[in-house]
Amino acid sequence: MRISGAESQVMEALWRRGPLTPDGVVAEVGEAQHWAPGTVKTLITRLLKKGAISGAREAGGYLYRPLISRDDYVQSESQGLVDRLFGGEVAPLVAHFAQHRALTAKDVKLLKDLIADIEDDD
Amino acid sequence: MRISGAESQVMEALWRRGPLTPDGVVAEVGEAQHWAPGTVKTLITRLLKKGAISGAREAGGYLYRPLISRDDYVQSESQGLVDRLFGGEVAPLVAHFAQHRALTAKDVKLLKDLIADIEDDD
DNA sequence: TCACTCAGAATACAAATGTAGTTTCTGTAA
DNA sequence: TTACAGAAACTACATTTGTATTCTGAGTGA
Repeated sequence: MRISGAESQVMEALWRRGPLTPDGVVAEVGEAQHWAPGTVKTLITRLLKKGAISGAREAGGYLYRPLISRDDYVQSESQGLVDRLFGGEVAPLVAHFAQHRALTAKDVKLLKDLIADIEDDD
Repeated sequence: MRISGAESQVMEALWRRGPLTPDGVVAEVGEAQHWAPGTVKTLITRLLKKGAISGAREAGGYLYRPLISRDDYVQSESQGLVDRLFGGEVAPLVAHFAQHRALTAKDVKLLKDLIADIEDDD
């Protein structure tokens, strides 16, 4: 189930602040992207049809909720990139960022901690 | 300048084996993707129009060459993903893979070496 | 100079996507 | 029971993408 770029903006809003009412989604996404309400409505309808979100009358009004987790979405997007561009390996991706000096000091520290954690698990 | 998924297959062929003759591209890409020669021709034309490749009669026949580097392409795709999904930071991306046990032992070793290299530069 | 080859341009067409308005249907309040 | 609000569905339309064929124009060999 493919989520398009525009649709993902709605998903992000629901992951960030969900559940949201229709107006809540329009406010959250419409303003940030400068999209007309009709546009946001269409994206909601497409996501409903795809089964990526649910909509239901609940205490608190009509609410939309994500039906897929951000983690799953992030996983498939990230794995896809690594597979397409780096032969399925993560390290070359990081090496690439390193070569482009796109690693912040913060990144390096976090990576170091991460590696240490992984090695502790052995 | 946006390179689509199908177009990127042609770019990959040229990065891997380029320069290539028209027949060379058709052979390289057409067979791997099961695309008709006409399809590959269209992709070449679109890439020519976008200025992503060049075509010229040379010693050795008519040859296509990439005009953008794979490194630049990989950089923009990777940076785009990190920006969209990880707040522009690389470490959370790696942490994500770690959580999904998607890091191989090889990855971990390479990452460790990489961090060591970076710290040596200080 | 004439025909031929072949690269590039033009054309084709369906599906997906971005962007948006209009219609319908259902539940609820009056 | 009737009107109204609002959510979902339908319609709209241009652009991009995937997939492919046909036409055209320029260079080359005869």
